[in-house]
Amino acid sequence: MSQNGLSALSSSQLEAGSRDGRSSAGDTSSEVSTVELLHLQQQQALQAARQLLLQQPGSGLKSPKSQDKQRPLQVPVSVAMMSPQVITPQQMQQILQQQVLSPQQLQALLQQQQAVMLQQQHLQEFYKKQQEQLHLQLLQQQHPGKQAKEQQQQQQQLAAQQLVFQQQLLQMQQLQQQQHLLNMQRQGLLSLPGPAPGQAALPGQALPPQGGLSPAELQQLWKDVTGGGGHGMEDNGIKHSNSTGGGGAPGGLDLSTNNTNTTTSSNPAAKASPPIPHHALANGQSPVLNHRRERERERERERESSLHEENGGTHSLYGHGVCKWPGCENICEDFGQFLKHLNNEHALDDRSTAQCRVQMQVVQQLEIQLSKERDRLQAMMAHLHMRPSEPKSSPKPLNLVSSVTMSKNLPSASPPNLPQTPTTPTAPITPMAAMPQVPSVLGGANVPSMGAMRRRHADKYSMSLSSGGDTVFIFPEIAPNYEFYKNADVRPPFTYATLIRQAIMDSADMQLTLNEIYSWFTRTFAYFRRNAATWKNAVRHNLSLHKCFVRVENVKGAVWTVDEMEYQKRRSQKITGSPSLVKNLPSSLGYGTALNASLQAALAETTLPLLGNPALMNSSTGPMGCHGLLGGDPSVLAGSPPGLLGGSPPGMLGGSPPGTLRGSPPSLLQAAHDEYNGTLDHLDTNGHSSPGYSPSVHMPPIHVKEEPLNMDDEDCPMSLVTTANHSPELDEERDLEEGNLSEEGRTWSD
DNA sequence: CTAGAAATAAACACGT
DNA sequence: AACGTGTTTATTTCTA
Repeated sequence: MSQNGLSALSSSQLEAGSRDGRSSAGDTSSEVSTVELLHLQQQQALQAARQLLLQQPGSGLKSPKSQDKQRPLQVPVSVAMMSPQVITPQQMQQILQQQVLSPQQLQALLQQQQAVMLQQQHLQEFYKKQQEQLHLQLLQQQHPGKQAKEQQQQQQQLAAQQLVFQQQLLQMQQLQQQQHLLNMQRQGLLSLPGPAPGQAALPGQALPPQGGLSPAELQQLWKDVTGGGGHGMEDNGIKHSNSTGGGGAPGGLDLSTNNTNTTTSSNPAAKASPPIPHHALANGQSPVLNHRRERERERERERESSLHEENGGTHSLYGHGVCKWPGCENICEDFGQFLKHLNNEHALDDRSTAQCRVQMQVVQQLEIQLSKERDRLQAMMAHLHMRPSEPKSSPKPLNLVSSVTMSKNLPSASPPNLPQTPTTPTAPITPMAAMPQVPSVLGGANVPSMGAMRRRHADKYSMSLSSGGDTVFIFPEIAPNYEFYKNADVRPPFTYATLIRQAIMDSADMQLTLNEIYSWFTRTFAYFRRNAATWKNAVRHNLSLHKCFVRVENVKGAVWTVDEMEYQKRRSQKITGSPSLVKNLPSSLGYGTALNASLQAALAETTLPLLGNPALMNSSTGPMGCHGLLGGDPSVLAGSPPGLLGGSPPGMLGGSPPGTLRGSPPSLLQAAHDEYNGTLDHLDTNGHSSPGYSPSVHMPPIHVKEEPLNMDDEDCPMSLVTTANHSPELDEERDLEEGNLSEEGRTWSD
């Protein structure tokens, strides 16, 4: 955009005078250098990656014979899969080109990864013990009634710490699960036992997402690969990624791929196997739950190990009678059939190779994320004086005992070490780290850079924001998504109008000043912590433009309110306007509340491990069967290439019409909900809102939460980068400040 | 191909 | 003069 902006500026400003231009122009110019640099970097990375792909067999079209020559028979696939996290595309390319990876190297990598896993397990155990200890202590203290309040306080603090830690662990668990999945995938592809090379990136190393392909890129890749040939899309992909700037990557990994696994594993057929406990755990959970989860995890682990062992009859690419090859899902009666299928359909050809490559990217991204989370955990533990961290050595050592005692003595004081909490240098990785992949569905949409348009499409998919800390949307249970947007630098898939309305509705008195609206945006979405000039202008623009926003003069100035009537009117227009949508409505409506309820439930359950990744949910996960209902549009949910980033192609970039429900994935949160809700209101959920069946309900959805805690900022160490750089926001709220770190300050607006 | 929606930019006007 | 608010207009991008 900056480009556009520049041009525009030059032309218009020349005559119009620069009076106004100052403010905006100033902002831009100040960041240009940095931004440009970043941009360049990103572009380079992306290009390299792209080249890589193009050069490879995958895109045989473009790569003539020379390529074929180079391509040794079996090598490509294996190499591609094994190549470690070589983070830089260049490196990757090297590897790919050389196609060399000595067995020793592989071995080393594998071992490394295993070590990591082990460590994680230890951590788990460690945590368990810690919990037990805590419990014990509590009991002890309870008996001697004389325990002073002081102790209680300490206990509380301790508990609080534990909670945090617990959450972190949960995250780790999730990551582990992801890793397991990845490993399985890798194994399948590699047909090699043992975990793959997970080079746990070191904290510092955490190459910004740039290293890997951006989600958009990945999606594109899948599209190209699965689709048989890249079409025009490629342009889009490129463009987007460029504009997005690798930074976009932060947004995330697109785990859509995992869907494949997850999906399959959680298939109905898979009942037998303990479904991975995906649930959003974002919130603190009871120890009980944790234990349960632990157990499940263990079982999962066992299952996996057994898989390894029996390698004979099993195949990582085969499960529950279905081929797990990304995007496949072909049903195979038996193993033999599967093998046949595998050999026929997924033989070593351009396509398969390309798919492998893509998978590799996905894995890479996940690993990066994992390492980030791990680092964060370590930092946290270090802070809490449970040193297991740094040295990956044995976790159990320091038990809580030490930690507990410590805390007892020094309640909140964290003396020696880092007084810094999570938000420390090391720890605070990217926001994405916290919960990346989410939006695969949104996919393209998320990537910051995606141009303006995308979000609106995403809108249709209606993501759920749900509530979290301050704002409580209609579906509190979907919190994960909310959390996601709050921490991840991902563009929310809602239109400005929707968001503004949500902001206002969220307020106690249904009215907000412009500044408060701004605050809500920054507080609620990491994405809006940067480029303030841009989105704030958009907000103002929307406020003025839409009749549904009414300005009310106030003593202290003016506040904005929502004319629900207008809002609904607009919505319904949109909806009615789109035949396709109307078509779909019936089905969804048919389910009425029930549907919503189930949706919610499904959502809650489906919220994947990945931190409630809507995308995942969307994909296949059973529960979401609803998708079908909602999205009548095949292109979106579509059966999309099963599980892959699946359906991504259409879903992500392709869009859907503005008011349509389309692929609306399961998630819905009020905003989303409203998005297409104009007419669906009655559908509404919680019973709260939607009073009656009249679409034009003036009543705003009910908020479950009455008071916003601003605190939440604390719990989310995100990175929001830019904030720091771009001054404007600083004053907004300290919220913003936390960010920094991570990503570069690039602006998506360029 | 067109219309409409949404996002962006930017020019202006006003008030503090 | 510098900002923050509000309004408008123009462009661009996309989809039905």
